[in-house]
Amino acid sequence: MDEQARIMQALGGVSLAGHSVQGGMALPPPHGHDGTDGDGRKQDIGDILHQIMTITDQSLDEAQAKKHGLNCHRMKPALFSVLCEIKEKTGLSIRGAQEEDPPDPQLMRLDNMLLAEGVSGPEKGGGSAAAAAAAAAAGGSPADNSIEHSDYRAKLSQIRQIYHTELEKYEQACNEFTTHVMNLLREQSRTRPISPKEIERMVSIIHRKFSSIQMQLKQSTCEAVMILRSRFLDARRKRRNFSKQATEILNEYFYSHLSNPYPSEEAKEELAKKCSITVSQLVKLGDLQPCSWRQTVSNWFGNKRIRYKKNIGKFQEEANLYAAKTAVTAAHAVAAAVQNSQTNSPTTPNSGSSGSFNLPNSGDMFMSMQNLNGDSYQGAHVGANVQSQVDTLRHVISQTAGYNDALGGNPMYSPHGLNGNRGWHDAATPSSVISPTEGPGSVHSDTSN
DNA sequence: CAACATGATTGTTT
DNA sequence: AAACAATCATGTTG
Repeated sequence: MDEQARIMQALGGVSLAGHSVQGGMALPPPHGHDGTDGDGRKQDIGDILHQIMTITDQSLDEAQAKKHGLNCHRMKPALFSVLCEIKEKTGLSIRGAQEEDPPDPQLMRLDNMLLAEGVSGPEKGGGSAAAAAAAAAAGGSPADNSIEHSDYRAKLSQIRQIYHTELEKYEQACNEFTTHVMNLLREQSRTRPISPKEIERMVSIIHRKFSSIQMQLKQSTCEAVMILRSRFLDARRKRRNFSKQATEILNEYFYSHLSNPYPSEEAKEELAKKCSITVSQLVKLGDLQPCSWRQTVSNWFGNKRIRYKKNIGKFQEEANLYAAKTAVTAAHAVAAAVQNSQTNSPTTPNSGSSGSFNLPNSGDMFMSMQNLNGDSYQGAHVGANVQSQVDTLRHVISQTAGYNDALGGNPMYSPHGLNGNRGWHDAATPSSVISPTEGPGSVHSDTSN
């Protein structure tokens, strides 16, 4: 009885001190401030404080009982309202409401990266990556690069697994802690005013703390992935040669477009498909996007162009080879085209040729034709093909001189059409290829060797 | 293992 | 943005 009154006093004193409500006479000393019983009160407060300090020594039951006693005290509602009042004055519950956390760019970066690397986000391909990797390693049947690939995948999925377990752990801990704190607060709300906002705030603080821990996890996961990447994939430079077939196809295209060996995007894609340059060296691991065949095809053409140009002599043989390869069909095609263009009969484009018009090689048969300049043909396919055939023919010419006149005579195939397109390096379409003066298959050229 | 071939990368130019 | 040129690093060959 007496004791509880003293507790109340003590609490009042504490909160006043704590919130520094100076002059806040909301909770004034209950009665007269004459010094007579001041000493007695101090004594009481001392007792209370002592009790509070020693509360840890009490048994749980004891403390619980005391709490209960406090809760049931008749003065409790009054105390409660006083606390509310104080709280309102100090404006404690107001602030913190409007801190809508802006998405942390750092965190977003990490998230994006993890997602991109396939660490977070949905599991790829339905099955577990590890299983797929294991299968690939065991079977060995898929593309040979899958050896490295699977190794990488296995490691990645390991990281992934660790990441997910840890994440789950954090999540769980966070939830547990949150509910714990909420329970605590709820219970405390019986003794002191706690607005829902405050609870919310507390929860968000907890979440923030945990998410900062999560961020560390993400960070180190990212680092691990980076290291893995650099170890395995820095073998980006680790190249594999294309298959013979693939180089064949590429070479065919190249030499049959020697005057303008710049395949369009569509052509590149087509070539890539034909070469079945599949995942081999294109897919940068971790890239979920399907690879850049175009990139690889472009690389090939870039290299080819530059190397061809650098030493035409060296490639002469190859050029002739591929020229000869397509020579017959090309000749037929051109003949047909010429005939068509002259007779102006669009109806039967391949009537002239003896049926064998299927060119298994010339890849641009159905490819883009937009870079055709003087396209006065009606048969689009033929038109698209002509230029390549002309190129091919030029090789043939160098061997079987005599077509020259027929070609040169036709304005359609005049050089204008050929070097009109910014001649890929002036010296690139060398006279040596065309020049009938040189003997067939002559490797001699103007480039000093 | 040296020499060359070749796909990829990087920095510069157009 | 695409092409070029130089260079790298590996693959292949003898």
